[in-house]
Amino acid sequence: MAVKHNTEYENSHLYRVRHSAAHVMAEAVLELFPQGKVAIGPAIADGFYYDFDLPRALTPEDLEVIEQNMKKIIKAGHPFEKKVISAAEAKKIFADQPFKLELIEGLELGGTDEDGNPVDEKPEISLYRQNTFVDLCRGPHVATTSEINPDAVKLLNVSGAYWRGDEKRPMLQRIYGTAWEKAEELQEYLWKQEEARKRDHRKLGKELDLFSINDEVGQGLILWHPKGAKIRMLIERFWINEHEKNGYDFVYTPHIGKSQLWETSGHLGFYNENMYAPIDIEGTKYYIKPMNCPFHLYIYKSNIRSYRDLPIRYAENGTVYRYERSGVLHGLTRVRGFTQDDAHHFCRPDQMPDEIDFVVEFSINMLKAFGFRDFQAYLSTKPEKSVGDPAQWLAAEQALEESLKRHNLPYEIDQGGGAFYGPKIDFKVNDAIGREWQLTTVQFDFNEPERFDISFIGEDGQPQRPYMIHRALLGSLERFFGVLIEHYGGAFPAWLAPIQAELIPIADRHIDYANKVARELRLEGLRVHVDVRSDRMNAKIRDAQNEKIPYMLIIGDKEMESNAVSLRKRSGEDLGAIPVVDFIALARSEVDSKV
RNA sequence: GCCAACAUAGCUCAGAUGGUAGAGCAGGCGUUUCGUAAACGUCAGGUCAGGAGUUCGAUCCUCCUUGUUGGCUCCA
Repeated sequence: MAVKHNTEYENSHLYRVRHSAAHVMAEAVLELFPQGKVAIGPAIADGFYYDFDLPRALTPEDLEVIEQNMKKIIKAGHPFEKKVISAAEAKKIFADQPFKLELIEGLELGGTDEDGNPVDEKPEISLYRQNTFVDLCRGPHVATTSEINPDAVKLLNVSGAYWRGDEKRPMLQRIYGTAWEKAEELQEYLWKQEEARKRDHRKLGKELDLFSINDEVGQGLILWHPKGAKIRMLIERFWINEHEKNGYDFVYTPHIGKSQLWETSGHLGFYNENMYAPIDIEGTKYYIKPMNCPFHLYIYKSNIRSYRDLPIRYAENGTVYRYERSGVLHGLTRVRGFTQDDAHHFCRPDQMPDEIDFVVEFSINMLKAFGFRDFQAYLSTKPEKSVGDPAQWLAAEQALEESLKRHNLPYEIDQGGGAFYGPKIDFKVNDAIGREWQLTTVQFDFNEPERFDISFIGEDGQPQRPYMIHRALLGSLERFFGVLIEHYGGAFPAWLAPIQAELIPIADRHIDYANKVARELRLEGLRVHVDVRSDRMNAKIRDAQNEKIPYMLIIGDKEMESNAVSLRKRSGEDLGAIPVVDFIALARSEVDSKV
């Protein structure tokens, strides 16, 4: 698996610090386990890791000891010394380190580096030594361990990792750590982790009563509670409106299809390991759908299409089921049953560039509506093994790339990273605390039009093959919901909040008036709830605040007299008493502007 | 699926070298009717994830199963 490289980061001092910290950690681990075998230990996005084969499982207490050892080594200021040697020498030095021997052999052959990326020229073999630890390593490192700030290094956790990421190879223990230039940066990183924990959609999902996953129902299957379902409905409603405005036709398709369908589509061949076992119906096998496209293709095929009909855009929030290994399931973001906001475009080759532009723009507008401002695009091109005419591939790749350029989107190219059936663009969004999430995907398909033999009648009266594009903008409603929860930290903007206003009568004598106001607000299309409990106002405010309800309307004697409500926003802002009509105007404008 | 850790009331968590468990919040019932982040009292809630073993006795020890968490791998 090819790993993308970020050269700017790799040339930074921080990268060297982290890589060096990994070596120091390895030394500290070997101090504890002299017989331990070391694998690889690179710098990664926020820190570093090192993989070990050790006689026993590490405990959190071990991590503390290792961390203390590291600090001792760091403070001693050992220099990192590089030495270039021959493969034979290297093999002698690492005679009792089987993983290193394997790496050396790889280097000898000029095959792959430690990430598994192919290496063109035969690289030189170098060692780096600090104090007692010698590692086979390309470098670079800092000059001495004292360049690592002992107050800005922290070991985070231990986990299992396969040697070279291959599940058929031994399982090693991986220790993750983080390292920064300054202690404050470490604190900030840890704060951000803490913030991420607070925003965790699984935690908020429970606290805000949005969704649950039940053992008896099944892993990776989502139960949408009323409030979560309300938000989903609002998302879908908006989505449908936008699609309607943009020339999509809506379709609905079944959840299962005969095995023949999946033979034709090719899924039984190339997607089999993600599909569930078939159901036998009167001797015929049916499969639960892992994708919606074959059904959409048959809708296309149900009639003769003229070049004048194109482009055709079929949209469906289609629920699919895919087998995922139990260990990878995660809240809403990795599940076994999910609803894709799917669509398939069929267009003439000459329409293709415009169609791409259209999808790119539409995607961005959709994501922006949900408060995402920063995007990263990834363009994946033709892999070695692929179907379809290379000229078509090239045209599609160029159209994709040109569209990204036209829209001023920062993008990276993943050479050869496309599916075998076509190139694609993925969009990742950055959420409120800067994390990346993959949502949108736009994929060309040169495979299925062929397999289903779809066509349109051209100007010349001859059948031609249309281009087909799969796209999901939000990705799946489940994942998107999870990302949204984390993006907003559960404080949904008014247009998405399941309850927009909590009415808080101060005493029981205010309940009738509160109900009257509530009816008025509901007639205006606002989602409101009256807190009729006998708690004190303060308690009601606190609860509404914890529920992250955008508006709290306090109702007491003063408000009753003047047909008003006292508005408190969840930000804590107290706007005092305002006429009910003023609140309606304010709420509506905030809902409409989606803030 | 694999490695590791974890699983106690609706939620968040305590607990004992093995003698069948508690708190806060939530919930029920009373009392209170209050002006911008928690009124007071009272009651009810648990086969300590499920199963097997060791033991006079298991929620605690051992094994298995299921699930969760962090990773590996994969991806909407």
